[in-house]
Amino acid sequence: MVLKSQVEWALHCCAILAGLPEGRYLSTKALAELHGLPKEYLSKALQSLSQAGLVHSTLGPSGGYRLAKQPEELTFLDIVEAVEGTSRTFVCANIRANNPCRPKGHCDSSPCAIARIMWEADEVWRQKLRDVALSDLVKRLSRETPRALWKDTFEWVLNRAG
Amino acid sequence: MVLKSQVEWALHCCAILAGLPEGRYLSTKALAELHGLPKEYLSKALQSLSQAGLVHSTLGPSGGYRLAKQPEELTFLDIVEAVEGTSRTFVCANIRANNPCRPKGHCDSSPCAIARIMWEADEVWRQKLRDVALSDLVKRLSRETPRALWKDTFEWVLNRAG
DNA sequence: CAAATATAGATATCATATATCCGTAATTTT
DNA sequence: AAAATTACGGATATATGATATCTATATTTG
Repeated sequence: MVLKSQVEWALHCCAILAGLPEGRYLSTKALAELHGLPKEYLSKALQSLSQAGLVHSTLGPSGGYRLAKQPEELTFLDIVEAVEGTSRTFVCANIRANNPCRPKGHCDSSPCAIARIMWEADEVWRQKLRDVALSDLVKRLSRETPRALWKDTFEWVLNRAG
Repeated sequence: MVLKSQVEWALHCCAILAGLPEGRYLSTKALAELHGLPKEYLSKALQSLSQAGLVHSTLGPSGGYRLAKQPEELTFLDIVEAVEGTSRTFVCANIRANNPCRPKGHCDSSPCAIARIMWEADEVWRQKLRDVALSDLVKRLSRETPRALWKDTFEWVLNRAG
């Protein structure tokens, strides 16, 4: 059970978009070059973010993406779920229903304890991701990235932003 | 990102084995019939449990599996990891290294904030699973299962246990 | 009008999950 | 001693999803 690589891509892209000045857009092409990713496939991840309403897109030359909300309003979970989907990581096939000892026509009123426990673990995972805002990520990244590199990167970005 | 169905199978099987009297064994065949699962494939899950040291197996007619520890000593995480593996659900490809602004030969001293945050979420998920013992599961299952069905099931099991 | 862009759909490739089959060694039952 | 039953490992097959590319279309900029 491994998360799609698109999750990592989307998080990095959002961190970059968070540093983009109001009203400017960054293209898929620029984001792909910056992270060394396949442009066409990265595009799918960005479309997921767009459909989830996390980013706003615009067409034409000088088009691309910008955040649709403030970095404080965007959580890790928003981004992860936009790409990975919102369904739970544990799927209950309700195999207890196959028990040959069961009376015919017996119907379960609620999911069994196994599913509930697995879903609770799923929920703490989501809650942990919900507790981190994109703005928190940007702070941490700016702190751990060498000053010069951080500055050069956003210069590079600004040169390509429409 | 979905957990293998084997995870659910392994949890149900362990719950059954927890109700088995000291020194008795239950075969793959019986466990497969009880849960309506493909015998050969379920066997792979049970082998994973065996290799992880969670269950003990014995050969020959009247052979099969029993728990290798007390239900209080076995956690959800033990069982999940035996089947699903212990590696993290987020794999960091370190795409920041592809940044064209990077000075040549630059080497990262530690994983970036994105990986650390994702791994923290992974850890709370694991911790939640670690907090539930197999004995807790059995208690909850016995409480939510109709008395008669519970009784019939273990009668059925005892009839097939070696 | 020409170039650049996001978007959607179709397709191809690869890895993994799911599933089955077989042979072997060990053990119990007959 | 023979036969039946079992766990186990390896090989193989199939289905599903992740990864990746390509094309066509509509939109916007210059």
